Amino acid sequence: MWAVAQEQRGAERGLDTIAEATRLWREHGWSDAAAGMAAVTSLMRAQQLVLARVESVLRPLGITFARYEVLMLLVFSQRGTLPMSVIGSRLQVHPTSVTNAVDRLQGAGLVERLPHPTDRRATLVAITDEGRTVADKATAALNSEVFGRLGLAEKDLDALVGILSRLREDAGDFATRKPR
Amino acid sequence: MWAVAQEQRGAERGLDTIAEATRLWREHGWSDAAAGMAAVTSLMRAQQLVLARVESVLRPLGITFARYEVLMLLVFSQRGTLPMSVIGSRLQVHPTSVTNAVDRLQGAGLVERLPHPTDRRATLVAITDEGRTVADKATAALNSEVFGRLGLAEKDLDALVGILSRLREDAGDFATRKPR
DNA sequence: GTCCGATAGTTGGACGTCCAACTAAACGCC
DNA sequence: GGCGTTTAGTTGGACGTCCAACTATCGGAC
Repeated sequence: MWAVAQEQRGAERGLDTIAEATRLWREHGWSDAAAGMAAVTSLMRAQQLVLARVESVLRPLGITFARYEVLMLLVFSQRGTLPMSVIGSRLQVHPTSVTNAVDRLQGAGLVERLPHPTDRRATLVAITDEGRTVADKATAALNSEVFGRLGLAEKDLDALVGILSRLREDAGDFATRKPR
Repeated sequence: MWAVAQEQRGAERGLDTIAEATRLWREHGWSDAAAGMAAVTSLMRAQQLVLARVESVLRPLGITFARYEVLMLLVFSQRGTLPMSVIGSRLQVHPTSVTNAVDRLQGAGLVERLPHPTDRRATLVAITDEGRTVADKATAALNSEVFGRLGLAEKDLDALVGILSRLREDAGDFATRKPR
């Protein structure tokens, strides 16, 4: 990760650029929006840092976080099989992102594409034995090297999840199902 | 944004897929990592949602959030001028990302590239009058349409910034300066 | 039964991010 | 002074994301 490389080549603890930006926001009379600006900017930066850590753990396994999410969705499904569209709506990503991820997973032999038995428009994605193996290894690595070592107290983790849950709900996340 | 389009085409309030994943994590005996997994996943999803909102507000102005951040860094600098390397370290992004953003900003006439007066390796990025105008409009739009309307209480915003600050610090964020 | 709108997936293109590799210039050490 | 190391910035490629546009199929309304 880029920040780490900079950090490692010897640096003193620097300023928090987000705290600095917040101060400037208030100085310019945008106090009403300062907290929101700080929250959005923090979110962007934190996501970038965490994603980089996750990707570095997954890289040796030949997958990315996006593909890992697809694999876990399949692992947790009853038959190890899901339509592309369901994957997209669970992960809240564009259909093209699903196509992309499945293409690469299929190329690596971790999933297969099967025709949907009743809907000829749809495509079923099925996880392979090798896919399950990789998913297991990835989960073990992520649990021990990232999820279990975020540097936050359990209380902070829970608070973070709760706050982000409210934010996601307001922004229109939360799986949607077709009416009826 | 994709999720919004889905939401709007009529759906009932669905399940929180992250809460569901947390339950599965615990069932599989990974309770130690469950909270971290939930935090990381929430962070990814929330960032995606918020970024999409930000981008949709900035799109009419012809810039992206990455380019907006560069512009604001220049606006807040004394001379409206910064070396590429400083931009990269403030934003904690790879040098190629700075090159990319500056290329596009320059193409739009919002910044200029100037030779550094004393270091012939370096390049100064200077904001133009048009760049300042766009930055002002973008800030007004973001403040009123995103930062001021995140759907979170002030208390939650502050807590979020604090928690993410600790997370960033642990992950190696916070601007680094060369020793001495 | 037919037809038109909705849905499932794909392709091609834009964008931001990273990495690897490269050139040019500055720095430092002897 | 000279040479090796570090730093600044660029190019080319990989990846994930989105949008626009397209094909194929399903399904409901008439």
